[in-house]
Amino acid sequence: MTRVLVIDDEPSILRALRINLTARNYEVSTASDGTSGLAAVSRERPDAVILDLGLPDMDGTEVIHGVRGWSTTPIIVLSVWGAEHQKVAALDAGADDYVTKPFGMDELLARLRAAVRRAAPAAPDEPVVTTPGFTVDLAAKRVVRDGADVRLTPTEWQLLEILVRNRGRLITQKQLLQDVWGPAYGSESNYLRVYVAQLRRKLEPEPSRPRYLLTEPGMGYRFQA
Amino acid sequence: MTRVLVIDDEPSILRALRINLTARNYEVSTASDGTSGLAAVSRERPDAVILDLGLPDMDGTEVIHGVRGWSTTPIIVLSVWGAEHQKVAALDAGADDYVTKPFGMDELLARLRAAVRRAAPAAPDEPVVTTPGFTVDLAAKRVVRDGADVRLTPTEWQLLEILVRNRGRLITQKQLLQDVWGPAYGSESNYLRVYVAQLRRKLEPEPSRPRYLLTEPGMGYRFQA
DNA sequence: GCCAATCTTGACGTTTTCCTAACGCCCAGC
DNA sequence: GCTGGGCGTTAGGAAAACGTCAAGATTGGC
Repeated sequence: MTRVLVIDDEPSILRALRINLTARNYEVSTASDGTSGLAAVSRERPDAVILDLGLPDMDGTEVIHGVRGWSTTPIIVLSVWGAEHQKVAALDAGADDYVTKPFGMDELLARLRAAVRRAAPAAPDEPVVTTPGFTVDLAAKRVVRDGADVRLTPTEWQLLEILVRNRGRLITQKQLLQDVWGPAYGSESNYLRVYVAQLRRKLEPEPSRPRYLLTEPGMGYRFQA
Repeated sequence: MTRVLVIDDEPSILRALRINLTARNYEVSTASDGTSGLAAVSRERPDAVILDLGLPDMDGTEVIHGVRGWSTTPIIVLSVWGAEHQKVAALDAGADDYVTKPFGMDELLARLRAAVRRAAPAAPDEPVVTTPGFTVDLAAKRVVRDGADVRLTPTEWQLLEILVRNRGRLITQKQLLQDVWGPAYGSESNYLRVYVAQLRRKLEPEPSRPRYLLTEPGMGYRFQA
């Protein structure tokens, strides 16, 4: 299910969006100011963000920048009619699209679908990666080894997913930490050591001599297919 | 965040641009002459360059040529009013746009945004360099030789990356030392001898008679493709 | 409110990398 | 033929990074 975060300070809009989006089978969460909005993006990793530019605590473009610093989640901006400079600033900051208030729900939904669709092609190719030792199904979020499912915790899965999606490529420690734990992390490489070790224990034929989850000392990790 | 390098010898302009760009959430770095400007482009790989044509140490078009030899980063040129021939020469040399001093900050920002946007989709900067002996994949941070991965330490990789990104060009010892070890270094050429030797041992067919990692006695090193 | 699963955190032994010094070679200049 | 500077090569101890384990702290479901 597609998860959408709505950041808006007007309860009526929040309510209308929640009802309409839920009815169309989106999973909706909300925030009513920029600070909690940024926290929510970091915490929930929504598939899309709907952001009202007129927030009480900070400028909308600041929120966009805060998100764009580490994530490419599509952002659709709501702005009042006539605030052209604001719209331009928001798009420059990295927003994907905008809708002028008052807006038709159909238009918003269309733009939301488009934005999510545009962001999707991250997974067009090979949603299943196979090695001699195990198989990773990215779409189904499943790992099979010796015919049996391997049970992974959420954090283990996120880590594995990033490495597998970038198979062959070296991913730096900082990037892994930010993608899995959020933008506030970047130097806690001990987390990585613990979770990589757990993945190796569950996936590698010889966990102490890894064949697929390789360490590049001082730089990061690499998934070798 | 978009990273912009400003090359200008007038402190007041440098200051004004830094303030305005930083406020718009660009990441700004500066250089005050052509030599250090070229070094900074190589080192920082900015997303755009703002270049004043009137530099103390070299002609602006030389700087453009120096950059265009290996990079397609957008370059916006600042020139005084009336210097038409200079502007033409700069555009011929590969500049993307120009702004005449004195300039309005809004205009410069607009042109900067346009240049960055234009560059964005069409800049898959050949991340893989091949020689008869081995292959360097800059994006994946990977070196393959005879079908097998070559293992490089972080320092070895940094050194190789700089030389490969500037392939064909002579890089001075001082620049290599500063780029890899930091600005406090510049005369420790023995470091370079040790690490270049290690790279040659891992990459060259005949390490004692290098074909790709060439020494320029008294000057520096060069990667020959 | 309790329990199980998961996530953090710290400690310790091992591996890898980095820095540094020493030595030999080559070549130019005297 | 001696001398000195720049370069290549090697090796070993110091420092940093890594793997591993296990004990708290948190979280979420019942």
